[in-house]
Amino acid sequence: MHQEDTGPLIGLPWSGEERPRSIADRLARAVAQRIVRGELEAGALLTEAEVAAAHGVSRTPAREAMLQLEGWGLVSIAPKKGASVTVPTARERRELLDLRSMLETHEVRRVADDAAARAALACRLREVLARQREELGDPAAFAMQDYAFHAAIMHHGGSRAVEEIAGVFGPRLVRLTNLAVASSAGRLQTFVDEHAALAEAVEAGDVVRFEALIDPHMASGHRGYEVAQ
Amino acid sequence: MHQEDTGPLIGLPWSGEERPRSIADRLARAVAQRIVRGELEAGALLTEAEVAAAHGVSRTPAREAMLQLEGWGLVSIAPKKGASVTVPTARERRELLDLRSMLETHEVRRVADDAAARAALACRLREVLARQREELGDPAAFAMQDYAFHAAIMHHGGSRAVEEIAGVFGPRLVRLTNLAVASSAGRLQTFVDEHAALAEAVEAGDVVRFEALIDPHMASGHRGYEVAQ
DNA sequence: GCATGCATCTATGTATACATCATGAGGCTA
DNA sequence: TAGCCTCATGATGTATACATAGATGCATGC
Repeated sequence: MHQEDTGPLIGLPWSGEERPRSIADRLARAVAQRIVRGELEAGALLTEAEVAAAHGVSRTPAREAMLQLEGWGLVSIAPKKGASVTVPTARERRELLDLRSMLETHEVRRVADDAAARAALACRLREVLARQREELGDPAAFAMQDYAFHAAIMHHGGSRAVEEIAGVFGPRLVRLTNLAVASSAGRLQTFVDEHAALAEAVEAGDVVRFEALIDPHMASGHRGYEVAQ
Repeated sequence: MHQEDTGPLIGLPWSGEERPRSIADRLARAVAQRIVRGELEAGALLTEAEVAAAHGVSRTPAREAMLQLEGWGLVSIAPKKGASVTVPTARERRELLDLRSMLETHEVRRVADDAAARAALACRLREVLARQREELGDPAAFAMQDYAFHAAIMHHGGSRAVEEIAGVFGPRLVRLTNLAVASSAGRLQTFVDEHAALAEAVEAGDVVRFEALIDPHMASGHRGYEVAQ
């Protein structure tokens, strides 16, 4: 009926109502989650045989899963050598957050002249915000709602192209968000407050204020953890 | 030494110096080119066995190639049913062109305050423009240089995230550009003129003018051919 | 002691065989 | 004749076997 739970999570291959369509799909989602949660550390080597054996299947779907993971930027495949979990770099963090900010600002600008659309988006953001407040005690769940907040803005226009972008960059953004949340245990309330301010700017249709808020929000949230150069 | 020919074509899997790393890669590029050039018409059914047989290889790399083609949005795979060449829709056209305009505008805004960067970008654009003028008689080559012009703007910042986006959307953008050029045989000089105007706006660092020029450029160029709803 | 070349090993890349599911033709029944 | 059931067919999804290229370690020669 109402798909309020799948909506905000646009871009994430897992945690969707639709069940995996194949073993390869299931493997890719499972490994992606482990990488994003940090259970598989950056730089770790993955072999098709290991992944296959760990799930009791053959190498064929495992190989497909590796290709999918490469598409999500979570592993790097060196031909004839092997695959390794990618290491988040300062550059990747900057570029991905910039890109997301650009997409969000673009959407806010698009709805700025339409009071009804602004209200609809703001309403949706407050829903996500409420869920985020409930998860202050669960870092992983909190990070998920944090991602959902930004995804809700990006995806509000319903563009399938944006949805595709989220499908490509979503997993890496969640990984970064998990890192940010894990290193800011005591400042999660700040994240919520900043989100609330962003929602207000959206509701007011104040693009300039939104732009002024979004960059510091990214900068402050993603400053407390170390990544490779 | 100077990679002036690979640079502007960022985002396209084929026509790169780097040769294919596997049979699967070679198949994906070959089929992608046939789709983009219109040799494989929209809606056509593709089977792994056909693709494999056409190139004298087994189904395994053919299957990988199909997955890659799906990632590029050139084919749509229905589980257990088959794959078909995607049909360009008015919505896809609008969304892809909007996205590219956004990325270009973002880059122009980024270099607006840096005279040296503006000059460098403008210089590069004029290089591509010169090549485009030489190809007025060859629609396919002209379309390639048209894409290269926009790619040069998008990618000027050197963002790998943008590069990834181009890698995903590039093939579909080239397909649209081919359609636009094919249906505007007598108006190609107009395209060149509009590109020249865009290059001037870039050199002047005039973001407002660039924004005012880019949307009509997209609209006029991509009006003359029909796509599905 | 150190560099070089070879053997071996591991993991990927590809080929082939089998399993599963969607589709459609054909016949049966009411 | 309309509707449904069955089965043949063809395609994908998966498993397994073989081919090939990097990597590692050791022996050999200097």
